[in-house]
Amino acid sequence: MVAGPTSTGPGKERLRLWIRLLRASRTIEAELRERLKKEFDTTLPRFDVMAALYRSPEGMLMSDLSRFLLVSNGNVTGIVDRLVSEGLVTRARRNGDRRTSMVRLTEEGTKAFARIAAVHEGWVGELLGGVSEEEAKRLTGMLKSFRSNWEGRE
Amino acid sequence: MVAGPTSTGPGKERLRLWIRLLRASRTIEAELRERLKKEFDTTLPRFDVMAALYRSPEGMLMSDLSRFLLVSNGNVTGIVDRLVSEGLVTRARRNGDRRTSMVRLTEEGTKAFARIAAVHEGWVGELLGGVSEEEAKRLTGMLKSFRSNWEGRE
DNA sequence: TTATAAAACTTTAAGCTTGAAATAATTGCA
DNA sequence: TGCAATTATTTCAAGCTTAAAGTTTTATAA
Repeated sequence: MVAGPTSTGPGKERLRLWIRLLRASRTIEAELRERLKKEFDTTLPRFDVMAALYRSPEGMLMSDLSRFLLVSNGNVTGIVDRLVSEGLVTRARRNGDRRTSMVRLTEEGTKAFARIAAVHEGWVGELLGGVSEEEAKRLTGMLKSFRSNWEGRE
Repeated sequence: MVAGPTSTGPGKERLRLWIRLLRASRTIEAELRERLKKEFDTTLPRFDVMAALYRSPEGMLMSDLSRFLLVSNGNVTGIVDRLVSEGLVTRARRNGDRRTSMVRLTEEGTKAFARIAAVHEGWVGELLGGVSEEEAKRLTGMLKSFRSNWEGRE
């Protein structure tokens, strides 16, 4: 997936774009993962879950997290398990629907996330430093709509 | 990593861009992974390795693959192991330097990859259909240089 | 009411991924 | 030469990831 196009033709430019996109996100992701590990002894998936919860103080269902983070249900189960065992989030059974549980950041989790997020934002600014603020806006706009063509077709 | 910015300020636009970038690549990657599995009973990592080897008929060292694909050495070992057991690649010990081995696609592997790559290119064209050829060129250009700021600094 | 289906979640097996430690071969240099 | 450092690769433990199967609870509807 990170290799170059194997042919020429109409789809070539989009294939090139996809390869660039993937290399860029893998490179940045690898750097962020390494720094999160070294500086805060945590992982990207844990950070992702905490970031989602930070935006929802009222809590999120497991299925909300799964949908929002674009990962499978079983995946979320494992990550939340570990966050619970670290005292950073809680899983509270609900009275209304006993199949579901509400996941929330603990006070400790909230503090920990806020501390990490501030540094994290600085890292992203650094790693994307080659892109001007203006370009960043344009790129963001282009990426916003790319899915419309195919998602939800089935 | 796929959640929104938690603050406002100078780095905000780049953080937004990073989140879009990541969501875009994760969405496309998930779709491609699913199709590769369903249509060809293979995986994205196997496809990546085969794509790299397809471009190098003379073969690649394990460390070449690792560097090129942006993944760890140990990772490549496992993927190549599986490809070898499926008869799609070979690992040949070298006379010159007996620490290394040259990895090559077998004839079967070459045929299999060519078949998959053609369909894959069509998928990417479809999934990125919302981006015009012109935009694709511009985006590719912007992504090409983003690393220059920080890589190789240590 | 009571089967049946649907929904929310967990478990499982297989594979991917990393960083660190272990192995083996080569290189450099005293 | 001989031995320390380097290089290429594999092994390992832990965690991430998915798809599929399983469990429990809720909703539907005959």
